[in-house]
Amino acid sequence: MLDAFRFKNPLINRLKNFVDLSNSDVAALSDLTANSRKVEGRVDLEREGDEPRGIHILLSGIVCRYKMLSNGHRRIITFLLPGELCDVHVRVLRRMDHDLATMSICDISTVTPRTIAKLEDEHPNIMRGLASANFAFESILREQIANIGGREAEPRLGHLFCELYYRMKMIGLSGGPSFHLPLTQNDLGDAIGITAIHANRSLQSLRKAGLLTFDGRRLTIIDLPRLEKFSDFTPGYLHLPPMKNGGI
Amino acid sequence: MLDAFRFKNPLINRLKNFVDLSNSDVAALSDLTANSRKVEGRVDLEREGDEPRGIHILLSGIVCRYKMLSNGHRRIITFLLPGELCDVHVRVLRRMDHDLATMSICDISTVTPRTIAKLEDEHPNIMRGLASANFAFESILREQIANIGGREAEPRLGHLFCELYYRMKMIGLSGGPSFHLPLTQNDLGDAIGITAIHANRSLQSLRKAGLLTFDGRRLTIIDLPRLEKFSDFTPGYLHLPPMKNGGI
DNA sequence: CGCAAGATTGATAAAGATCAAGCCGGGTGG
DNA sequence: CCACCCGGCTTGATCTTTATCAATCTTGCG
Repeated sequence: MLDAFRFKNPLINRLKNFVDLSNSDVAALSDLTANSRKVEGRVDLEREGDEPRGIHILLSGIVCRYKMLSNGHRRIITFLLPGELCDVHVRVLRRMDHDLATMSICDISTVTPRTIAKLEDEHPNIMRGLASANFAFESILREQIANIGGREAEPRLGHLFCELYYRMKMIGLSGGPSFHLPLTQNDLGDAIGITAIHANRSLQSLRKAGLLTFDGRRLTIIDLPRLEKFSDFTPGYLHLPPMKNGGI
Repeated sequence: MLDAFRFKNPLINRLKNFVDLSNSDVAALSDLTANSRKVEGRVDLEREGDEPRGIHILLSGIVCRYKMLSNGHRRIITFLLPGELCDVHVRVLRRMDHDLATMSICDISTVTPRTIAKLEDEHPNIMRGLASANFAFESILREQIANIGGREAEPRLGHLFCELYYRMKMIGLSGGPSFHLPLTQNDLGDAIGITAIHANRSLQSLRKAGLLTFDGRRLTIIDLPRLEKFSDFTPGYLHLPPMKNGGI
C-alpha cells in the first residue's frame, strides 16, 4: 500500500516525511494530482518576468529552475525531483524571477493558487507539510551556494552527484548505486558554474579516480564513501527523515 | 505612527509589506520583540550541527549565515538585515545545517518555537506574513546562486552591493546613496566566493570606474544606474512591495 | 548515408589564487 | 605621550584553475 503510493504519488510520499496525513488529506492530494499531463523534455513551464501560470506538481521526470544572465550564460539554480516543486510561493510573488523547464519527459499536474488556498482551510496538515518540505528544500539552495562558491570544479561536480543520489534514493528512484540522470555535460556545467568543456574534464577525472561512471544518461556511483569524502559531502543538510537515514 | 514603527520594529514593518496586520497582530508582534538583547559583533548565534536554540528576530545590525568547508574556507551564504531572519524553520529541521553569526553589534530577540506555534492559532495573518517574507527571501538565495556561478568578480561584487542597497533602502536604513555596511573585504570575498585579495582588487576597480566608494564601513553608491548595468542587476527578484517601487 | 547533438582533445588565454611584503590607523600598555 | 602591535588594506610577482577557441570523434537517427 505504502509502496504503491511511493511510486504512484511522490507528493504524498514526500509530505509523509513531515506530517501525518489523514485519509481525507491523502484523498485531497490524490485529487490534486489526478489530472496530470505529459510534458516533453526541454520545455519551458514558466518564463522569467511572466505571471506564473499556476502551481506545478512534478510527478515524474526532472525539472530545473534557471536564469539567463546578460553575458549569455544560463545558470541552473536547482533541479527538482518528483514530488517536489509545488511552487506554493506563486501566491505571493507576482512575477516569475526565473525560468522553469523540464529536463526530460515529465508528468506534471498544474493547479491554481485557489485550489491551494482551499487546502489551507480544509487541510491544514497538508499546508504544514508543504511548508516543511519547502524549508527542507531551502537548505539545498544554501548548500548550493557554498558548493559553487567554495569548492573546485571536481569536488563541486562530485558534490552535485552525491546530492542527486541521496535525493533520488529518498524517493525510491535509485535502487542500487546507479540511476537514470537525463542531463548533458552542458547541463552539469550550467548547474555548478563551469563550462561544458571543464565539466567534461572534471567528469573524466572522477571516472579515472574510479569514483563513478556517467554514460548514456545513467550515473553509477562506484565508491560512494570515497566520493563523499573527495567532494566534502555530508548529507546532513538534506534533513533526511530519521527513519530512512539508516537505510541508505 | 507608521514611521515610528518603521524604526522601532522592523519586523512589523516588513510583514506589512505582505499582509494587513490587525491591532492585535501588531501587539503580538511587539510582544515578540519586547525583550531583545544586544549582541556584540562577530558572535555565533547558532552552530552547525547543534539543535537550534530558538528563533532569532533581528531588530538591528547585520547577521550572516555561513558554512565552513573542509578546505578551510568560510562561505557566507547570505546576509540578514533588520526585520528578517525569524528562522521559522527551526520548528521543522532538527539540526542547524549552517552557522549563524552577527557581523556587527545587533539587537536580537530570541523566542521559542512554542511561541511561534501559538501565533499559528491566534494570529494566522502573522504566519502568512512570515511565510510570504520567507518566499521572498528564497528568491535572494536563487539570485545568489546565479550571481556566484555566472558572473565575474567585479560585477559579482557590484551585484552584491546593489542588492544590499535596495534591501537597506526598503527598510529605511539607506536614506541617500550611502549606508553603513560593517563588513571587511574578507567578508565580502567570503560572500561572493573570491579571496580577500581579489575582493580588494575588484573593489578598487569599481572605485576607479567611479561607481562607488567603500571606506570605513560605509558604502556610497555614486552612480546606481551604471552600477546596476555593469553588474547585470535588476531588482525584480527582490519582489519589492509595489507601492515603494517608485520611490527608489 | 549523412546529419546533428553531444562528447572529447589540444593549445592558448584570462581570471583568480597564492605567496610575500609593506602600509596604515586605531588601541593598548609602559 | 609614545612605541608597538595587530587587524585590515594594498601591492607586486607568480602559479593554478578555468575559459576560450578550434578541431575531431562518436552515435543515434531520419
